[in-house]
Amino acid sequence: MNECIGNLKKPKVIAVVGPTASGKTALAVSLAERLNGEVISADSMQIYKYMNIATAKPTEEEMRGIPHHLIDFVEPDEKFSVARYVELAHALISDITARGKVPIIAGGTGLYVDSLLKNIEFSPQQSDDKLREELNALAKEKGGEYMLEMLREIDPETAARLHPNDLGRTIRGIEIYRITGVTMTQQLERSRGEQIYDTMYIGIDLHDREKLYERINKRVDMMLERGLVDELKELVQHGFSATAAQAIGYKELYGWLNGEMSFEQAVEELKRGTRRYAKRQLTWFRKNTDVNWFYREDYSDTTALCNAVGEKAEGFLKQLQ
RNA sequence: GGGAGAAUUCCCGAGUGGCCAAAGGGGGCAGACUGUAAAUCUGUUGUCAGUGACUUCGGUGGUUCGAAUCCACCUUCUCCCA
Repeated sequence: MNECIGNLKKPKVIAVVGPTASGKTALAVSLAERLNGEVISADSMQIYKYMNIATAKPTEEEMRGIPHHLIDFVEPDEKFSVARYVELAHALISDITARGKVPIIAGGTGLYVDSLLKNIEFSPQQSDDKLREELNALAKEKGGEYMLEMLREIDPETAARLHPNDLGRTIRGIEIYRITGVTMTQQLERSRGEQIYDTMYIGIDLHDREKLYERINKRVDMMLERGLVDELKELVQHGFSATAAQAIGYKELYGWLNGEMSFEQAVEELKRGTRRYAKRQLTWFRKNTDVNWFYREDYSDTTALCNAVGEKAEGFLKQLQ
């Protein structure tokens, strides 16, 4: 009986990742339909209410009756964090699994997906706004090298891998030690949790980057047709946090509303921003060697793609551990 | 029809005889990433070979030890006067 504890079956989880506009939403929904699953979003922007068009949040129609979690539940002026995300998502996974359904993680925020699936344990304390302000002020006065030097004294390992311009991480490195007494290096060590899920990692992408970019451009145009501008104006009235304001789409169009640039220019920057984002997402996901990549070009259409992925996922679910 | 000027590496744009494979920006490509992550940071961007070599600055021909830089002609474009 005791020995069973170590062999407890890990919950099976399916994760769908990929760059924006690659078709994660549709794939996740179709997988959920086929496998009796529920979708847990892993998207740092779709969590916010009212931010629908810009974040390409799935519509009722697109969800096709499949339950979607961790979408549309945070006020735009509320703070949120990876740690919070992970906490909520873990709870959902056990809940969904307990109900005999399959959790399907879908989203483009690599940090969220990995933190969840690798079961990273964040340090108990949050950030300290006052301390951070102080450090920021100091950085402004003394510069990045100085801050890095400061970090080097408490955590040489972390300092060694940081660039002097990487102020954010340098400061966090100092901050985390000041408030917890634990260095970043130690924290990294500690946070590495046990693998608690049996995960099948699915990535979707296009072989041809040009084509991905075409899809992105088209999608941006579509967002504008659907009323992205009005959505932004409403949001401005509501008030939204600095985090929410970073969302691609608002950021750029906001510049136009303020008269800093022409509409055309704003749209161009919006498209470019989305392209660069997609690129960064790919960089993130590619370093994960256990991702099973599926390429759109290898299938005649979305249905064919979904079938292929579905088949593979079914096989995975049948596997004994 | 006459006059003035411009053509630079993917784009914009510096460079006016050697220190120029050519500033800077954009875009692209690549990487990083542990509580703001759709954010933030870094590297790279003529070709080939590991300190070097080779082909570039609209075209052709010249001047010069040496040219993207000077001269001539040609092509294209812009502007001004008719």
